[in-house]
Amino acid sequence: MPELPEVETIVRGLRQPLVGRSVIDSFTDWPRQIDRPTWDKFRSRIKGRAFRSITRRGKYLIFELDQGENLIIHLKMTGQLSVVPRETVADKHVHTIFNLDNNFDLRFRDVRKFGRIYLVRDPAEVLGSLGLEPLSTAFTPTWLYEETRQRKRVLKPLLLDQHFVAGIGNIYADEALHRAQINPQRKANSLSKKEAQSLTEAIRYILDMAIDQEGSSIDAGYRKPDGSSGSMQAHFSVYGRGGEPCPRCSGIIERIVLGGRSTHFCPQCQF
DNA sequence: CAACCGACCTGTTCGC
DNA sequence: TGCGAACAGGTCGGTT
Repeated sequence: MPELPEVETIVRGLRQPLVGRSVIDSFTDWPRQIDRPTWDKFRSRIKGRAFRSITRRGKYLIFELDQGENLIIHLKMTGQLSVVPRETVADKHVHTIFNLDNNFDLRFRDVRKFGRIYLVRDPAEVLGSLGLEPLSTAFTPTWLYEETRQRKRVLKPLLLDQHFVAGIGNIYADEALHRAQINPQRKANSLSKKEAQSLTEAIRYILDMAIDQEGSSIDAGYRKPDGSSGSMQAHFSVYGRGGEPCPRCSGIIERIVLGGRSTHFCPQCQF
């Protein structure tokens, strides 16, 4: 569920309650949620560590701790993080809890249990193979144009490939392609320079706007750390709108499957 | 190199 | 009302 804008919003929301605090102890009822090291080592290594800074890379949250440790979390489809008073009742989907030194808890709730937690000294061990940050200055029309020359892959699955660009997910890929008026089924190497330009601009625009709106909350999915919803879902042009008229040209939005993911686009104005 | 599919999990919605 | 199928913001690994 959470893509780059959701993760960015969560990072921003966790800084105030976490930075400067330290971990007294931690507990889990689903040790598989901890990818590395093993749960026993994880628990003893994180005990006493203080939060120095919180940042994001792609869809990963990076908690820099003292003494050279880094807590890294990926929320996958249904992961949620919150900081609440220790006495707050936890529902059955809260699987890992960090007790803080101020009688609050950092809690990781995850209905589908796909999310993962890492504790590493070198973040590159987890993040090393991620592609460009789409909001960085390195993500330019020229870069996109050059990088797509030899790639015969279908465009949308390429945008979802985190080793290519890190942070775009299923919603914002569809929204950005619609904004750029590019058909998601196109081959990457068929992009013209002009299209590479409109696509980089559209990706930036959509991600920036989604961050402004504090992410997209659909159903019981993504929530900000304080439990409230984002509002980007009110601005979707195509995602989840199969059968409805396109807001740009009134064509009927189509829903197809690409690379195993549901894909929404307007066949009348995306070429 | 690329496309496809099952795994990993649980909950909700849809169609009959 | 009931019940199975389909579907869900993500990623990895194995197989064609």
